[in-house]
Amino acid sequence: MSKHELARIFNELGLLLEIKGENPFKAGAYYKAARTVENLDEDLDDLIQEDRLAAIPGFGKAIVQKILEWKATGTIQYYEELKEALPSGLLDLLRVPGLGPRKIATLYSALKITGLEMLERACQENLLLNLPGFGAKTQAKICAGIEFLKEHRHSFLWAEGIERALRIREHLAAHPQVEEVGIAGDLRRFLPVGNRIDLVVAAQDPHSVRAFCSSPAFRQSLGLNAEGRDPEINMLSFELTGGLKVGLTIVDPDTFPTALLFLTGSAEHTAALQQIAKEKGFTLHSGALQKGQEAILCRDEAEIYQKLGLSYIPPELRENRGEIEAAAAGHLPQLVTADDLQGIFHVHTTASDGVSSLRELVEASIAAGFKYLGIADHSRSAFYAHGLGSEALVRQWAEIDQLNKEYPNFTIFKGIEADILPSGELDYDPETLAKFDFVIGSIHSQFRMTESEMTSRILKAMDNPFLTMLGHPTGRILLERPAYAVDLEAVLDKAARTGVIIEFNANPYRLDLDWQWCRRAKEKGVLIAINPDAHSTGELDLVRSGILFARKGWLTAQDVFNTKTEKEVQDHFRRRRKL
DNA sequence: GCCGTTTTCGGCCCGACTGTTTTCAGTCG
Repeated sequence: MSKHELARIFNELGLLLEIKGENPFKAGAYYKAARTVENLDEDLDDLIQEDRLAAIPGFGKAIVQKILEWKATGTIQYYEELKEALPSGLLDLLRVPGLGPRKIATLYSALKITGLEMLERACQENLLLNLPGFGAKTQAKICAGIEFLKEHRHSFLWAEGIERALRIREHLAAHPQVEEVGIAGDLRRFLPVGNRIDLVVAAQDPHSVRAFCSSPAFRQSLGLNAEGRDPEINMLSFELTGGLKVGLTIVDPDTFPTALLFLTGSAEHTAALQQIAKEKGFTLHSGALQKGQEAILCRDEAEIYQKLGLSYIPPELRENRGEIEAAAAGHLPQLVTADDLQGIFHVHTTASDGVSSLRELVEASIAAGFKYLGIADHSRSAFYAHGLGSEALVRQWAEIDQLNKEYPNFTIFKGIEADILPSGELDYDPETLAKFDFVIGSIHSQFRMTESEMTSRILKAMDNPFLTMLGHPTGRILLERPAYAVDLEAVLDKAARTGVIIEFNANPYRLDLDWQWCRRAKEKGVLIAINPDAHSTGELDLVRSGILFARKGWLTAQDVFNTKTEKEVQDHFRRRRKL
């Protein structure tokens, strides 16, 4: 019964209403309610208790009533009825790029298409060509979109996967025989997009735990189906509704460390470990580390590494990209931690499209122990996000000055997320840009330039002395939109030369710059800022989860801009402008 | 469905882009 669940329902309600052809603004009211619920700073229960729901902007009579109904019954009748009236597959169609509610309504009414498979067949038979509003290009785009979706059918974002995995772990841990449950695989290695949820369960009596996991009650409570099993390795395989694959491996507590190591992977990493084991006269497999016939019991993974002559390698580095050699030489990087962070950049307020006020964000940052906060609302070209015009800027700067006085031990930097226009210009004139402490430049339009055009556009922006940081450098939206074409080598080289900081955008849908490029940036001596791109106080915390993915890119505190002190940050801003 | 008023209806962030049209609908950010 989390607020995320309620937000999901409201969002789906909006979509269903649009597909049904209802007033789009009515749908919009539900989208807004979904966003509001998701970003609530206060506890929903408190708001209900104190009868304050109706005071929240966007919550009218109908929405309040539905929230109360959901709290009381776990569902919303209106939502259930709508779902009943429309085939569930229609919502899947929304994932196809270029398909929105109206086109889906046409596909449903004209061709009775209710799901991806039917849509694919209709495309193959050229049935879309003659529908109103459709044509050859639309059909081709839909085909390509379906292909992309099929390819990523079992893929999931880390944030989604970990939520599911934690729920399964909680269920397993409640079993009396279970001693330990480890989340392994792609999730433990912090891959931004995973393909399977792996859990390792240590139990004194694996047989009884396996029976428990096979029971309909266990599966139903977690939405698991399509069970398979491999008795050799005690592995059960499931598929979650929506296509996510889950593997549960149930082992004796003695073999838990080796099983966890192997199921964490990567396959390349464990294969390399096996090779080292062999060279040292051991054999290593998921059941044990052995010397001849004798099993060598290890308390934990660290002891396995130690027996192999290696320092402990954190899971996020286990990709066989040099980490084993580094561990053998004792040169593993001292990875950045959440404790190293001093402050946060790239935060939106209610002045543009955020939902928390400047004051709320400042107070939340102070409460979280940060020393500074870099505000960066959208620039004037971003109409859809209420980009700030000159008057709004003056107002915000005055408010920042006031808050800086009020909180003398905390610094609020005046910043902006300025659109990098197609020409490579930033979205304000130099006089305005000069008044900011820092400027993040981001691409929000014209994604489809050629690589050379896009690269020139970005390099030109980086030549602007007022540009401090490059925001979400590839524009990718994971599992939705690929990165735009850009020569990142050239961008990173330029960053190294000019001192432009490259953003690591910690939004779970972006995680952009990708970890592999983070490492490249580090090698070139480029500074990375781990930014939450927060639109609410709740999202400030994304900076901490972002750390986990930045670590995968081998980043240390020295590589991360927002581990610097307020004074060092000030100095960097000034130096950059004098270039 | 929400909201605010010169309150109980009429507007709701809005422009770019695409592909379909031949003046615009739908999607996207």
